[in-house]
Amino acid sequence: MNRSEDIPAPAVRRLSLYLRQLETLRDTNLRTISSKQLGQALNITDAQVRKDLAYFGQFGQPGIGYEVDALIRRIRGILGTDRIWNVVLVGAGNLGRALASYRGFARKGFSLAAIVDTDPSKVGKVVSPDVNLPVTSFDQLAARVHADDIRLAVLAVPADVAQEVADQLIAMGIRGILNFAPVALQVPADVSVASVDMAVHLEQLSFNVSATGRQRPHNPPGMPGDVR
Amino acid sequence: MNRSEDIPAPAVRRLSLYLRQLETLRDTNLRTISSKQLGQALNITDAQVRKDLAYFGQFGQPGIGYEVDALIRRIRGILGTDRIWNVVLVGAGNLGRALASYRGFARKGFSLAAIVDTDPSKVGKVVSPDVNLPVTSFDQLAARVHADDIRLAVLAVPADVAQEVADQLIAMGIRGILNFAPVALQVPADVSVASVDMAVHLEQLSFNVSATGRQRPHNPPGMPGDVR
DNA sequence: CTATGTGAACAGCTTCACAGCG
DNA sequence: CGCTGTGAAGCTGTTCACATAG
Repeated sequence: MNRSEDIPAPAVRRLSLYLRQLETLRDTNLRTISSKQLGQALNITDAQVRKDLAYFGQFGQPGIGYEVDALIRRIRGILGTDRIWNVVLVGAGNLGRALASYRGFARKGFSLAAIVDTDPSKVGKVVSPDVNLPVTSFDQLAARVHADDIRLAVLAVPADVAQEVADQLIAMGIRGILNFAPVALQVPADVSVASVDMAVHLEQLSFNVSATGRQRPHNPPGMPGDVR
Repeated sequence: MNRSEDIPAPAVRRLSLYLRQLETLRDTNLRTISSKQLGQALNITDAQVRKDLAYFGQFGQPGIGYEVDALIRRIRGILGTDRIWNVVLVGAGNLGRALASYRGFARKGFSLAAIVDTDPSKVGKVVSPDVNLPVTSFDQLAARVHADDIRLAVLAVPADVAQEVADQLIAMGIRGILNFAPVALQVPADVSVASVDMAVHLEQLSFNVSATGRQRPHNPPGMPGDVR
């Protein structure tokens, strides 16, 4: 059928947004939604929404729109989150602990299967009150990765060790890394990386506000604005 | 000279990455760097690097490359981080507290000027050991925003109140929002939003790994891989 | 001879506009 | 009719390739 290679990356990103929106919408009365409605909630054109969904076959009803529940199931299937992904959290510092208590993990099809840290004083302890999962030592991780089929890692370690840790994770069999360290990871072609760097995001805002601004705070409108 | 409106958004994003890389590089011996070297560290072509920089004038030396220190200053100037931006952190929950202790704030030209939360039991307390800044009540924020010229906000509040809080921030004069809540914020055209949603990122990885995979963990190469 | 800056070619993504279906 | 699905057009961003500078 459809090989995922020829799906535009921006389209995949938007699928996640559609899904998030639909999940919110479902909790209301809505049974069906049009591309126009869905687009408006996300500042995306209706044509874009239809194109994105059409990459994966046709499941809208002309004259009606899309059935919300069915569309949710479909997008989950496309993204691969119709099954549970075991995830390892690497690094139990400030950020790591906050990420551990993120409630969206479970709700979205991800299961926090292990928390590891190299600091021996943390090993064995429960670092987040919300998660009754003790910190494991890094050495014991390889076994867990195989035993629990863990393919995704969230990397919340200091920048200066991020590449080294990533290399080890990949050697263990990790296939996707959500990187919170402010470095550009070098990984083989068969490993995916997504990066979150607060400084990078703040700099985008700084640039945009500088461009839009140059007038007293909160005055006339200026330009597109939304960064993503 | 150059109006920032006609600079591609992806180029601006890459400027942040160049800057990050250059700042790391400077701590080594490097005095000068070529577009090729800089690109290789970030998996970007040399032509792309030159195009991006050329949007803002010419400051490379043919045959030599770019002077690292000068380029750093130049990019900071472009991004607007050659001055200090006061930032308010809204929401002192798990994530908010972790973000508060983020050491990159100061290093990158941002200053955490206030931490606010609506929970009265948190007001007045120092929630992060690294930051001696007590939590302020939301009511007192408007005054602070004006007094300290705070234009940027980091939003770390629950999803169901994110839009409402964003509206209030904008009314106070906030011009850029780094949104950690899993919702699509609706903002006027003269306000910028950057969003970070861990679920969205994990879903991208899930999609990529599903596509690349379909073989036992850690085997042959497949496709591009890097998501950003 | 190395590396920049840049028009021109190319590729990829988005929008348009409309045929066709319920 | 309303709304989808989709070729075709349009636009934006990337890569090429080369003239030019040191």
